[in-house]
Amino acid sequence: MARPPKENAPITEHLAYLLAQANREINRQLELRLSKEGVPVEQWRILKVLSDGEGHSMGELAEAVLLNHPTLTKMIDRMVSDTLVYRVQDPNDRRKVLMFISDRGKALCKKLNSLAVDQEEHILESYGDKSTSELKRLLESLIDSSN
Amino acid sequence: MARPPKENAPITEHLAYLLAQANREINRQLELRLSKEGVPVEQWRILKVLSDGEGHSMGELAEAVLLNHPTLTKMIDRMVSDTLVYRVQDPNDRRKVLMFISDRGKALCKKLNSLAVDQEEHILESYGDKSTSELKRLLESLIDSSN
DNA sequence: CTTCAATTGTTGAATATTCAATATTTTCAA
DNA sequence: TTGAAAATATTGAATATTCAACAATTGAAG
Repeated sequence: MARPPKENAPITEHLAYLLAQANREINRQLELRLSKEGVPVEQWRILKVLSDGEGHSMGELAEAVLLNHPTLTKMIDRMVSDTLVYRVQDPNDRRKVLMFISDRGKALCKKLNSLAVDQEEHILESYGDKSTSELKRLLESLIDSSN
Repeated sequence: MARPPKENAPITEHLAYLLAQANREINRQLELRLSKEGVPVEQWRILKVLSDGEGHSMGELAEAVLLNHPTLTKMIDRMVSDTLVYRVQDPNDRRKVLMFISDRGKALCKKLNSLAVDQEEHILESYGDKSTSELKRLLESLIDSSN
């Protein structure tokens, strides 16, 4: 029967710490690959979400790409300058802004996807198929149970 | 046999994204608890690492608490002002600074530990003993395989 | 209808983080 | 022993993030 860590347990026994550590490491590797195109991880996420071709509101996007609103606004400003995405006011609710991906954005996203898949292949090799899919399953379930 | 996500797979199938999402969620919960004492998660980590009573160099600490050097230096500055920790020059290598936890820091750390254990108990309840320990095992192993 | 609260997104100031440069000390090869 | 390279920590400027306040629009109760 599992117990929570004792009060004086080392920090490495805490789930919060293990998640932070793993996230940092994997993120660093991904960052390294994406830097080949000079794009931060968050922008790849944005492009990926928008690449369904649908319009997504800022709130929806912020949730999906794990950024809070003001940070997203400013990152989108940059991406608009780079003509990777564009804004359209939602005709059904004029408080909202719908974000779309441009052709240039789609082209870039394609390259980034390939770099990201490279990384996952690398993880599969060193970490193993079984562990990877089991870890993904457990993470999904943890996220579910936290809502 | 597991495959990496396809190029056009949704972002939610990427390990990097699932880790980021889980980390964000768990971290947010922990943050919420620790905010009762007005302490950011990183400071709890620092106090916890130092609470072995040994002196730890800045580089060692930075590695352990997942912060890069300049960020750590500035956070330590604040904690020194709050008299939670103090600096001592390493007599064996005068390039190094050894960090120690103060009595006040120990007292605070104790309260924080209890809040953190509360959280893990809460996770155990909603997520399950089995899943939690299996997830920890897989995360440790992922971290290992990334070095 | 009208008004007031809630929702959505942006802005500006305050804060925090990062990058590059620096200072100090140690290591080590010549 | 000396001088150059490496290791360690800090600093300051540039950048990014966050918080609180704001503006615009919608929803909904009276």
